[in-house]
Amino acid sequence: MTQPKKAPRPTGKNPAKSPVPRVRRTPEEARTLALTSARRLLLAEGPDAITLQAVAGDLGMSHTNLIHHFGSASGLQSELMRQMVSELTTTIESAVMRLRAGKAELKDFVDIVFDAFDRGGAGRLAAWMALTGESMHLAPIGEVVRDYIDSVERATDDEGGAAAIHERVTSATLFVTVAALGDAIIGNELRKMVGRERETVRKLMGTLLPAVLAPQPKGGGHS
Amino acid sequence: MTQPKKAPRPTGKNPAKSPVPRVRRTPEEARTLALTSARRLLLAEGPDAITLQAVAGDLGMSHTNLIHHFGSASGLQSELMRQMVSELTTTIESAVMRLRAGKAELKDFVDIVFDAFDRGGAGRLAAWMALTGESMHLAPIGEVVRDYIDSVERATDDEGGAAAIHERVTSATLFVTVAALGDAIIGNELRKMVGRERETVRKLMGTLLPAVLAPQPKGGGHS
DNA sequence: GTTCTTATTGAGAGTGTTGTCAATAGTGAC
DNA sequence: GTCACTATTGACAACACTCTCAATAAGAAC
Repeated sequence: MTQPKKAPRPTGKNPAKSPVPRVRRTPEEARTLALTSARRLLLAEGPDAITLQAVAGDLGMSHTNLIHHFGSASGLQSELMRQMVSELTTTIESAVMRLRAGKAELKDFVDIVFDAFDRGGAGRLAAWMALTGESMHLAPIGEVVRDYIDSVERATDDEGGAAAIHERVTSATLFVTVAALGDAIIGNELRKMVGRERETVRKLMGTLLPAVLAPQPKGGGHS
Repeated sequence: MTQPKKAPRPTGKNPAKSPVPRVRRTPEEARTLALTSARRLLLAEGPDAITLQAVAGDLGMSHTNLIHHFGSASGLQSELMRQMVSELTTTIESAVMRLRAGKAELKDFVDIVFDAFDRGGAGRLAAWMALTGESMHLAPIGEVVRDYIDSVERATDDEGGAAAIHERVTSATLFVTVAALGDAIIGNELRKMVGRERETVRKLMGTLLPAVLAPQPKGGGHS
């Protein structure tokens, strides 16, 4: 970091001005740094904190450099959304693979989905996208959810017919995903209010999900 | 352009110009109008759309008038939060009353909670507060949730001891609230992706909640 | 060394939002 | 009628954010 001062070339005007040493990064490194900082700001202060000035100030670079790398402020935000959704989907996809291969149980899958929405603020980001109308970035989640449904359908025994199975699996999928998102957003606050530990909701979901997927022995109101 | 001397403030100096008729409202009416507009903007375009200029433009008044009534922009936002949280809690409170009086079943209660988070964008608002760190406004929700827990505990049969009952009830409460919030935020999007109808998640919750509250015949996860 | 590419920067314009301030205009009280 | 109160307004200042532009500098290629 501490480099000896080279011959300052302050355009021949102010010879005493220090030339503000520059760090020159590779484009990938600069983008990675910016996205990391933006994510940290998102988690710490909310979506509105992700501005070019805030990210640039956090990294000690000029905000114009961020425009150079991402094209615009919305370019940076879109890239952050894309990256976080990508991480979310790949995490869930790997869990789907294990479930499909019979190497994981439903309870583990619930844990993975909850963790995926919690880790790195993915749930908060998804909520932000849904709130601001940027739901097109959520499309990959829809794909992996459909993939998940497909895998669970194969892993489920065939009683009751394909239609009934599909209904149960889609219901269970919506249930898990919605609960995981809600838990990531407001779970901590609510748990503090009632004095419960962190894994409460996901544990309950893990015990209930098999009952949802199992063929209902008793018609519990189909309407 | 160049007025050489003091020009009397141009008011009414043009006899043909219509003097832009003012509507004078009562303070309550002005505040109600502003809050209604702000809520509409929140639902339509997201939290960032709630600006003084946007609300004022929507109502056809000047933004300074909003400052006059709410003190500041954050005053308007805080008042909106307070109002919506108040509606949410009163709705749930009335449901708690009916549940406490034995005039409603758990399934109805689930419907009411889900509707409360959905109606008027209360769920979106709660997510906004959680995201922006304004979670102090969520405190009334905590109170009504504790009230709810108390009422359900009374309505539950006493098998298993008070501690076990309390654990089951708080778990169920967290479960319902978290799922209702997640459903309000992202439920519509996810349902569109997998092609399910609107009541899917809440219906599932209604069928599962009695099992959560019932004494578990088998000791589940201990940790 | 020289040259080229480009990451990086500062200055500045343009826009949007919040807020201040004095002036205006309804409305009721007198 | 006059007066007081205040809801309402326009003009303006201050600030934050985005983005353009020309200039600079770090490193690679030669």
